[in-house]
Amino acid sequence: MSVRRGAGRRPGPCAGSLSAGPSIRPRGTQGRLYNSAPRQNHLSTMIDAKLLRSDTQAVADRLARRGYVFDLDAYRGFEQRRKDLQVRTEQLQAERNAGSKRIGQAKAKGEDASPILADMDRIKTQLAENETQLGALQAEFDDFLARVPNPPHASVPDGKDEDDNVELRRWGEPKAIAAPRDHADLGEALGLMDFAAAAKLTGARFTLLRGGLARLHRALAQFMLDVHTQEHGYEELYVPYIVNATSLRGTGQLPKFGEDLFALQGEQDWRLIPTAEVPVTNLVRDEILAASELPKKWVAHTPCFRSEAGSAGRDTRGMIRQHQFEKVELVQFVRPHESDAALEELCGHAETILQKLELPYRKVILCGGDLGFAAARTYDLEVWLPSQGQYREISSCSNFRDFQARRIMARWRNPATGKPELLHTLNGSGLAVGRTLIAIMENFQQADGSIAIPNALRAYMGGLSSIT
RNA sequence: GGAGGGGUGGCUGAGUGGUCGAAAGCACCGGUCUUGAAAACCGGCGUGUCGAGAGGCACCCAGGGUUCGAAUCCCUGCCCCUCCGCCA
Repeated sequence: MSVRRGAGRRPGPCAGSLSAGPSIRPRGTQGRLYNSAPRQNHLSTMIDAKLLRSDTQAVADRLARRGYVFDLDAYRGFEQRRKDLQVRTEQLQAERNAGSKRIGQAKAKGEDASPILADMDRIKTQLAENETQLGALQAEFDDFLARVPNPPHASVPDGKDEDDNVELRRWGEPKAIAAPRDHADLGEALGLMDFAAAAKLTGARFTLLRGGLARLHRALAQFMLDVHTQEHGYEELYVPYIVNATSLRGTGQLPKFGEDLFALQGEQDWRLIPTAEVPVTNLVRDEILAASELPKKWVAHTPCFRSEAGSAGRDTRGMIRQHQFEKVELVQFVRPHESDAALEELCGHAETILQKLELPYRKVILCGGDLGFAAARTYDLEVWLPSQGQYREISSCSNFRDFQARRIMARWRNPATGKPELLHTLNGSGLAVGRTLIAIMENFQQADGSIAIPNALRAYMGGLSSIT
């Protein structure tokens, strides 16, 4: 079995948007899950249980495309046992309810209710036993289902890992730079990027920026926000950077990827956000949006905190992989039939930033095997880094279809049916700010070690044309 | 941090042990009336799940408990509000 997930797969600045792990059921719901009231189980199952029941083999076939072996026998066994137990339990509940009603009526008339009470005793015992069994079975079943990833979209290419991703196109021509220096080298030489200082203050994987680079970093975030709000129609959000466990479970960071998160000490089970996806997506948790509000397009600029637990030794130089970085995140909630188009649009919004900044990049579609747990389809945008002579991930844009929405019960009222129906969710980085800074430094480096400022950014830099 | 008050359907808001999935009003949908609209009147109107259907089951912040039976009683947690204190 190879369940590959975003956060585990590539803990880059954008991978959080792909992450969503299998979930154990929420704490404290044991024994009450035989029914399906939304508040009681919506944080466990992500796969469409109905579709799975009606078209088991087809779902299994689709899952195989991402390298996930769906255990048909185990599934069918669970279904059979669950159904039997549930029917019996509900029959007993019906008996109990009817009996209780008769007792009430008898007492109201002043009759003797003791014959009925004796019978109730039997029912009560049997029912308790059935409920316990059903609760345990449901818990096991939910855990099984929660580990099933999102079936890939039909357009996703076959493949088992990163090497099988398909490049869709390239934009921009990498400049010929003789003996390109990397951003750490450039930044330190300018005296504006200080890893030693950050290490003194905190430790490894932090960066301190000064003067022009600190300003450029700020300018980038402002620029991205302005483009997305003014040209792409997103509403800007300011959100908490600390979230509770329920929110993290909603987007799938918990319980599977808990070690990638920084937890706060104290009485509350609070963590620092690994991506704005967590607060923004959870905003719609348990909500029913009006059709007139759709599509919902939100952009948020936040710091992101990641422990990078599984990445020891990877990208240790420079500020490619940090415990703290900033990101401008795009999130959309859309009507189901609009989500395919929305992914193209959202990815285009991220591309616009790269184009305006004149940064050469390529667009890649992830193959089935490289897809994050919750994603049905993902495009990665990779920016050219001259010092590495290769393209590196700077944005990851995914369509989750109804997978995340089911987990957080994000719905809309469909006027055609009058009923609440699941939304489709999408998100993507637009862009990772730290990596954009790096890309600008490396692509715009001058022979004398200074950094030219891309035209689009100069207004945000007080007219400055270069950092020296 | 101290004291008190609350969490019920899209909204307001009744309901303190039984026939309550839950009064009433508003909103919304359909109809009658009207040249049209409004008003008025009639009807409908939560979610999930199982079932071919009839209908069953579950859900009144969450979890646990008492009871033949819990929106209602008890315990725990979370959240909100008011006053005092502190504070950017």
